[in-house]
Amino acid sequence: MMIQITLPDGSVKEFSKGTTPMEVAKSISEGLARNIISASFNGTAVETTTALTTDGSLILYSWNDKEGKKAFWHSTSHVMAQVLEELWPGIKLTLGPAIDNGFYYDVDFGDQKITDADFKRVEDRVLEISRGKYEFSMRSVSKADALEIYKDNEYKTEMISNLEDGTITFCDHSDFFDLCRGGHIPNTGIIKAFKIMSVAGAYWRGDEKNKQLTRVYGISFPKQKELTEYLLLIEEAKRRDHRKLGKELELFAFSQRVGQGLPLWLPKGAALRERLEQFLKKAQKKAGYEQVATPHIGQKELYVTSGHYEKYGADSFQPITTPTDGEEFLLKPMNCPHHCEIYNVRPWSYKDLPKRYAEFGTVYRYEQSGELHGLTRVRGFTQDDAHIFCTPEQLDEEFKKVIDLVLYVFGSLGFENFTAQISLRDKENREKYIGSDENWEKAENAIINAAKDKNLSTVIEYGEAAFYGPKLDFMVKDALGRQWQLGTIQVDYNLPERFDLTYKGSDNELHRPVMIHRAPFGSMERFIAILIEHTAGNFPIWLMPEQAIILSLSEKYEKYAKKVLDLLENDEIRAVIDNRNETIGRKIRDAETQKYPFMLIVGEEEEKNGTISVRRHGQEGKGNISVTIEEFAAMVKEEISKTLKTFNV
RNA sequence: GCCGGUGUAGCUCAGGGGUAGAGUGCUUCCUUGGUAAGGAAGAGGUCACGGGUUCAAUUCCCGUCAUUGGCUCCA
Repeated sequence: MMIQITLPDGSVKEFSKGTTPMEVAKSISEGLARNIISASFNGTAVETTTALTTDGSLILYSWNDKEGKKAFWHSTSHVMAQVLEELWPGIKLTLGPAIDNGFYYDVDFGDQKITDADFKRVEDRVLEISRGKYEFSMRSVSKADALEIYKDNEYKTEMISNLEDGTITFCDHSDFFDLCRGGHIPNTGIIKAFKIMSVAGAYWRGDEKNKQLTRVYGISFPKQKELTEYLLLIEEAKRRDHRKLGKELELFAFSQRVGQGLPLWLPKGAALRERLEQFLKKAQKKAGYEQVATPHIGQKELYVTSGHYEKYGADSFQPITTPTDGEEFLLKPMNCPHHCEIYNVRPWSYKDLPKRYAEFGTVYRYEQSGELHGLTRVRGFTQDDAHIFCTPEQLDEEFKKVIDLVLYVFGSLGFENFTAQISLRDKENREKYIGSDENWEKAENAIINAAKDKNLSTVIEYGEAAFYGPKLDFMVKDALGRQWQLGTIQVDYNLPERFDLTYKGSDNELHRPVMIHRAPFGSMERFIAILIEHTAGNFPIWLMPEQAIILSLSEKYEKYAKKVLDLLENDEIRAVIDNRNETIGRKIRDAETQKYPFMLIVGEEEEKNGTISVRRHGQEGKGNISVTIEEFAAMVKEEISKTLKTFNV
């Protein structure tokens, strides 16, 4: 079977079936590839060919290309918009872009409403229209005409007003048209599967002060099977959800009586946390940090001095009422002011710097209820915080050292797919920030240079900086692809100013130190949440709350099991015994679901030989080994040394 | 905080205007086992909470709380 493509000069080229559209495009000269005006296809190739640009020329993309999917999904959003207008007359359409997984359309439903119960008929109607194989075609419209056409739609009017006359295009299909920049599939016929995923509120232009629109999320595919697979993939990802695994593995819990967003750490979760803390403390000690400890509350005055009180307002703080007069305390939402006061306890010489104060500090922030999310967004959490006070000359080097530490932490825990995000000021909106332009620029340059020096692949986000300084954030995705900030490093010239921090320089004058805020985990809660989702609960052995479970074959071997446990404890292997009156099959099954890395089976034979039968998690019954406890301990130690490297400064 | 969804046994969930079910877990008894579920009996629920409609509400309506998918926010 051949694919025929008509080129702009009228000539027709043929390609054999199986040639991907990208290969076709590349085999034609580079210039021509972007200017193909029409194409006819045979067989399945049609289903994988996409994308119509604004000028009406066809660019060939396969379904597997990001751009191809975008065109496909964006086109589906047009059909969905058509159906929404049909079923809810009088609604106002705004924007309907493709996103990473599917697309959405923001709609002003006015007094009308769409709920889950409506999804089915929207889906059916979209597919019905799709089967009509309506072509998508672009046309130019003058600004005046466009404004007239959309005179009742203030959103489209606003968009059109921001466009230059002559650049305004509409896209037609069937009897529907929409203001559109382009990027479509040839016709609706290749949309074979479509589903509305959810509806949500979304503010016009992303601004809370604007009207809230209804955002309808959808996804579509060229084959029904792909939709089914996609939905399965989501189900699969949900199995790794830290909230689900946290409950199943008994790591943490929430209690309505304690309060929302206030996690309770169960014994196993607390053990995991403790391992992580010890791991970081060890590395930090090597890197010259000193542990400090500060109270959970501070006087309001402290946060007025730091500037946080003014910036975030009284509502973001959780107050403590005291019976005494004149004293107003707040639960601390960050540790920096306390650490500044530690620095301020005595005068310092440049020879003493840098000072690096570390603390696993628990902080409380009154997050809005709708923002709370499992362990990733809570109201009380523990930061692996530290503040480095150094001379301006030391800043670059100190910053790089912190990057090394973060990379060590991420590397040890298998986080490879992170994004290093440099968060800078929004230069249009300077009143959001405190501090002089000069200091901001110094700080921003220090971060950019350090990231470059360490060869981090970075993205720069303007307007994402903290109000007192720019940041380098390490972003990692959860099981469902939502991005979270874990590690963070921030440069701050402002708090040293506000707290009047000084050191004596070699010139015998007082100077202002620079401050680095940093937290490699970010917060214990969020880090563990993401770790759970990445490992599906199968943590590295060194981190496992319980590394092995001893399964006695029957009650007769209880004594031997206890002896094995004692020996393992001597070797610092964390183990528990399952002595329940259950069959060995049942015990293995339960141990597998609880994700114990090692199952140690003891029965008559083992007791006689002084051995254990070792079964690994996720491994079939075959291939188990019978070893002595010393051999097992050596095996575990070797495996730990492979995954847990020491931090070298 | 805002827009949707959800809330039934410890857990996972079914049901439905006439005060409740399954599987699993739990307790007890039997069974004493060889690499992913041995058998039996029993206990467990103000159907999130507060109003309203109704002869009657766990079921329908409204509100609150919690939770969930988004938006906004994130020191």
